[in-house]
Amino acid sequence: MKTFNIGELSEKSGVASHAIRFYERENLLPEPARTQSNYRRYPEDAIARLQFIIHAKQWGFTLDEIRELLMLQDANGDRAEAKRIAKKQLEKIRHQIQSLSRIEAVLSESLEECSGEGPMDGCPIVEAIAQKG
Amino acid sequence: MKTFNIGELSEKSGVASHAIRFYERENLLPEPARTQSNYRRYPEDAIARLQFIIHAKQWGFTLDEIRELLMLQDANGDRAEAKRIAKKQLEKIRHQIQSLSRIEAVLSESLEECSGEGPMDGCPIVEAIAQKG
DNA sequence: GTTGACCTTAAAGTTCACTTTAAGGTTATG
DNA sequence: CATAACCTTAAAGTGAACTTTAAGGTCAAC
Repeated sequence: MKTFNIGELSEKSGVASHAIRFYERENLLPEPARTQSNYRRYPEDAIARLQFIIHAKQWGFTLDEIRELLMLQDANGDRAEAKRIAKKQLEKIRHQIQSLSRIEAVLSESLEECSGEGPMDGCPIVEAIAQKG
Repeated sequence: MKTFNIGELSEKSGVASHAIRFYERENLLPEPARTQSNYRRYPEDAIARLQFIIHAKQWGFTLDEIRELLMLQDANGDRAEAKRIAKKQLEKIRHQIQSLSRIEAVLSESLEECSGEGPMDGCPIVEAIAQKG
């Protein structure tokens, strides 16, 4: 099967070579095989693993959490554990949506109120920030 | 009028003394008066200024943006500028809400699908992360 | 056979928003 | 008058997630 140098893997996955080495140090990626000249050689499924990391990051998982999920996969561990981690993440996301929505409401209201003209004194935006924490 | 030491201001505002000095260095707070022994003495409205900073932070403004807003206030600057900054922030918040909502939908769906039993192989959560970026 | 694009490591730098540490000087209380 | 609780500064440390730098070794092309 096909194998890649770190540069090729970087290109195919969209993750910088240095970041790939960093993930290896952080135990998100297994140590790959080496050539005689000590170059890293990656199997094809390294791409999928990096893409999993990218997606999980986009979903707001930290590298610690991603490592946990990957370790579960690698150990073919317990789904209950994965579910627990994902549940925690879902709650975090729902909480974030709630606070952002509250802020969105107040901020958009004060933006509508603000004519955008005149001096700062009495500006509804500034007053909204000052008063509504 | 009443004035405070940095410790009293810290207590009244809920901002650590060290953070107050940090904000001063970062030009979010004006240099306060000093006593003979070089202690900082703050006027009462320093509390309101710190609370403005706290709230703006909760709203997702960075310290750079907060400094900009405060400078506008201090200069009694143009509302149009403040509106521009707030508008940018509102867009940022709306964008965040949108991506989080998309994630919330997919994650909660995969959580419902996942029985929470059995090995990781084929777990809907892991598959959702792997596939849906 | 040499240039240039790759690869290696370890260590230091980046950003944000602070916090902690070190090494003192000052003020209030008993 | 000592001791504890304040205050001062400058500088270094924190954590997350990398990026950059330094100082090389290797490989493909011309």
